[in-house]
Amino acid sequence: MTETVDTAGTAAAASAGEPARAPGTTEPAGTAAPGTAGTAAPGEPKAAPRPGLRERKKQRTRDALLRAALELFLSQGYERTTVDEIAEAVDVSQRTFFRYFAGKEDAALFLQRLAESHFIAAVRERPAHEAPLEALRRAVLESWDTIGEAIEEVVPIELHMRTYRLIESTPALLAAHLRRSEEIEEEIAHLIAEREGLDVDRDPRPRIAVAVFGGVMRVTGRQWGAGEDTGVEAIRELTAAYLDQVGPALAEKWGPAPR
Amino acid sequence: MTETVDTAGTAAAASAGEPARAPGTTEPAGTAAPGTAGTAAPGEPKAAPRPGLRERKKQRTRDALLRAALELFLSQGYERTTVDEIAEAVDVSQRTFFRYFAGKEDAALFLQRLAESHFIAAVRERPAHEAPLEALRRAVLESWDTIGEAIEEVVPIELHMRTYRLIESTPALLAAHLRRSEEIEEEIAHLIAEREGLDVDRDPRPRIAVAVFGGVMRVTGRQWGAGEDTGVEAIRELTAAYLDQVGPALAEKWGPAPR
DNA sequence: TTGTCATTTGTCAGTGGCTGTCACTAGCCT
DNA sequence: AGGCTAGTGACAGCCACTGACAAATGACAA
Repeated sequence: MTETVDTAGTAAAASAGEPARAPGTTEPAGTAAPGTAGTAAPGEPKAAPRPGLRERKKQRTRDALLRAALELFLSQGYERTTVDEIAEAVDVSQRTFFRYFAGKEDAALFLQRLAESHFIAAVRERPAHEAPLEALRRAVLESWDTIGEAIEEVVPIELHMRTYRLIESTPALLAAHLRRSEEIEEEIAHLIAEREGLDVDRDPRPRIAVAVFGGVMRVTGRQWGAGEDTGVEAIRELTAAYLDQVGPALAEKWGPAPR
Repeated sequence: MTETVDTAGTAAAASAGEPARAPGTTEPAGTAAPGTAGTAAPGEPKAAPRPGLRERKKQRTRDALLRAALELFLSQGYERTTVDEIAEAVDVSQRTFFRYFAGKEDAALFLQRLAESHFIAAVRERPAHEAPLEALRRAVLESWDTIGEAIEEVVPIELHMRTYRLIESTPALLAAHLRRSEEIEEEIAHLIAEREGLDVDRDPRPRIAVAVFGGVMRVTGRQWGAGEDTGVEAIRELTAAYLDQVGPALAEKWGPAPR
């Protein structure tokens, strides 16, 4: 009902993608769209000269759509929210919504994808001498901060955390989220294999290591969402604690409860 | 086009569920529907006196729908197959299809669920003295056989294997399958916690152990689907080999490739 | 300023998954 | 036989999503 397109401020960090895409799709993220040469001269290493009116307007629309969608999802539930409602809240046509997002799902998972891209970037920056799991561990722990900041630039953090819980509790969203997780695991597995100089299709260890890590991260996330403390500090501690439990969980004999 | 309801023979092992359900849903599988007391006298421990004409007819319809659905999915792809086509192939109304399956997805994942229920049963039967991961390991390896047999009773095994590949390569199905996997992991985690006399919400080890296991199983399954040899023997070997790689994958220093 | 061009948007029409309703038929029970 | 109930078909309708085309609008040059 409220919030028309005029919801200025807070420039989303999203890339200027085609209908479907959002923050960092499967693509390496370093690939700037080569076709849409706005004001920027090609080949120039400069960052962002200035978006131009058209671009800014698009950004605002996308931003408004995202925010309206999330707020509606959170207030009345994902399934009970229709695309028409979202479009109407921003005062654009339903068709326009689909030009910015591949579907309802895509909008709901937007922030997740933002977070994921940060994690992947963090993994990329880990020094090669670290053991695989060590690198992954440090990458998550470290990225919790940057993720928080990046999200703040688009929507209030609190909105994101509530969205996370919504995803976990909405079957359709959870399914989509898990599929996405698998895609990321595949990507990370390739990164690890590369670090170690291995062929990912010949040596199962990269995929297995990543699968183990991913599994633990999912358990961690769920536990975090279920708990009270939704702060960045809490998730970091949980992450570390759970990763430390992998060894014990694989042990022959389980001792008494950890704490 | 072919195959009307008269596709007799091969009685499916499915339970007589409501619109949505299929083989073994979340329920413990030992719970026989208490409401639908057909010919069987209540309280009698006997297995199946005999279905009755009505029941048999239903079974045949469900079976025919399942088979038609899978065959259409495999021949023209999941997305390109409409529910109307499936219904028409069996010569029932579209509405009837939805009375047997919660949706297209449900039909496509039917066999998976059959397999899952066998695995869960196998875990339940593991002696309590085995270490958690040991029990899980033995449960899968052992259940590969019973799963194969159970599926043969409904459709030719080969159909199932092709369906598995289809699931892996169809985004919508993969997503649903992964979500289902998570549900199962939760269930297994509870079983493990029970075996060890632990509170699943107080001690993270059960969930972590199961998540690790599940992750490896998923990688295994994917590898199996990608390969040539789709026999039961192949999957068993792969499973064992991959589970053996968990230790090495978690090690500080990765040695040279395993083989 | 004005004309041209490319992009963005709205409108319309249509497909397909899925659900509620209701009357009808066919097994089942006494 | 006759009543009861479960299974089915025929509609009608909601909603996510897509293709096509025309109108609106920013970008840019004359």
